[in-house]
Amino acid sequence: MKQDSKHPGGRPKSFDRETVLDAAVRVFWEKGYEGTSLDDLTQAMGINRPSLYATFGKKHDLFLAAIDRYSAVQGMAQSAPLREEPDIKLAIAGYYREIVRTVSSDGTPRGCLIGSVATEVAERDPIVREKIAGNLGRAEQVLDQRLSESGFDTGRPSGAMILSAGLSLAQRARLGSSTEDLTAIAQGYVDHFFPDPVT
Amino acid sequence: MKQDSKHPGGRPKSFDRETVLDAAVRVFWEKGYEGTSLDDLTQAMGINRPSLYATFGKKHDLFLAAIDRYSAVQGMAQSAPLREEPDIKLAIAGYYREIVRTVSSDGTPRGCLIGSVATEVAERDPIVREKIAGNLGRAEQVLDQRLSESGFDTGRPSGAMILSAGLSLAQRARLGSSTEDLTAIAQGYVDHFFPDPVT
DNA sequence: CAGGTTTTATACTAATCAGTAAAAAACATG
DNA sequence: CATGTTTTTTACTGATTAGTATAAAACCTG
Repeated sequence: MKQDSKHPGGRPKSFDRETVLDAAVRVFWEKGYEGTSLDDLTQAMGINRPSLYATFGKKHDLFLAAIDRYSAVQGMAQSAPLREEPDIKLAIAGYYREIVRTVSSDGTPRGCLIGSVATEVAERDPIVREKIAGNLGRAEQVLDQRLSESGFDTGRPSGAMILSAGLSLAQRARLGSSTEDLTAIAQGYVDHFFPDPVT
Repeated sequence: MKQDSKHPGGRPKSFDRETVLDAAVRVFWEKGYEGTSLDDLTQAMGINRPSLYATFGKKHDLFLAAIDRYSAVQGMAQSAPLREEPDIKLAIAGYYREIVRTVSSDGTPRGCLIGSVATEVAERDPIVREKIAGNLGRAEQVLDQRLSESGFDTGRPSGAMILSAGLSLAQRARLGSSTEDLTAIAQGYVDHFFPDPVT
């Protein structure tokens, strides 16, 4: 169907790598790692088994690629307010707004692939553990830097607290909280971390 | 081996229900639900398969029983400081101390069976979802009541925030944070939620 | 110690699992 | 249109899965 301009000969691939990887993200996100079978994956991705192995390697490799893909897409969306909104309180509010949208959107599983699925697996999978520990560490750094640029060097609130509150939103989403509830809880966090001065 | 005083006849059970249930808790805690096989369970529990089915039902029933057992044991330990310590700041500090002990203790898996394993499963298992949503809701109520008794009716901090911070400690533990790191982070939460008045 | 009852141990089932072998199909190049 | 190269399709593998049938073993009561 589509293809890079140069083709070395041979039958062209019938699928786009990122498209089918997004489908795999979706399946792992919903069913977890052990809960996802290769039949689940091939059916959702619309490709057959040898194509999957040729493109992504074995199931564990595909899971790592799915984590990377998810991190790239969601990380970009969630950090946008931190880069674009000058007011720190509004920036964090936008950050939480993006999180709430991601973790409670119709059409995608509830919760967070990193915070729920990958973290659960991390106990028995050192590769996954180190990968997402790095991912979350970098997310924390982004928050810390934004906070320090806004004059919150004292570390109150810290990036770790902002991040943990965001992960708790994902956790609540997976347990069934509605978008409205999550939005209200997020607003509570924002007001708590950045209280308006008494008038 | 042990038995209730009245025995209706028949071969006595060779194991204690709570003892083998604790072993099942341990396995699910480490390996997750789908990641745990019945061979894993029977080996860890020291009983064979028909005994397991006769006592606990199928795998899903056993998982529910494991959640109840874990909630009872850990809930009692973690709420003890809330019941016994008069000073609210020290009470929350003790609450976090118990959490850190549970989620980063040697000899048990890292993290939280509820916050990590059961929450991950909740997306595709409504029974588990409602069960642990209720458990965490009750934990939040306990915190809210203790806070209101200590004069924090304004809802700052709220029980939800205290609980979410505690769950984040479990999450960090599963990602590899040491007991010392977790203790320091917990202290940061306590200082943040209950700042000392400026001298 | 015989009869009744419950739990144990062993072995089995059909289904599903992750991963691969082999051949057919679809392309670029000559 | 023949050749070489890559992907797709189909089918298969041995291992593992959750759950159960059957029979032996261990107990209490009479």
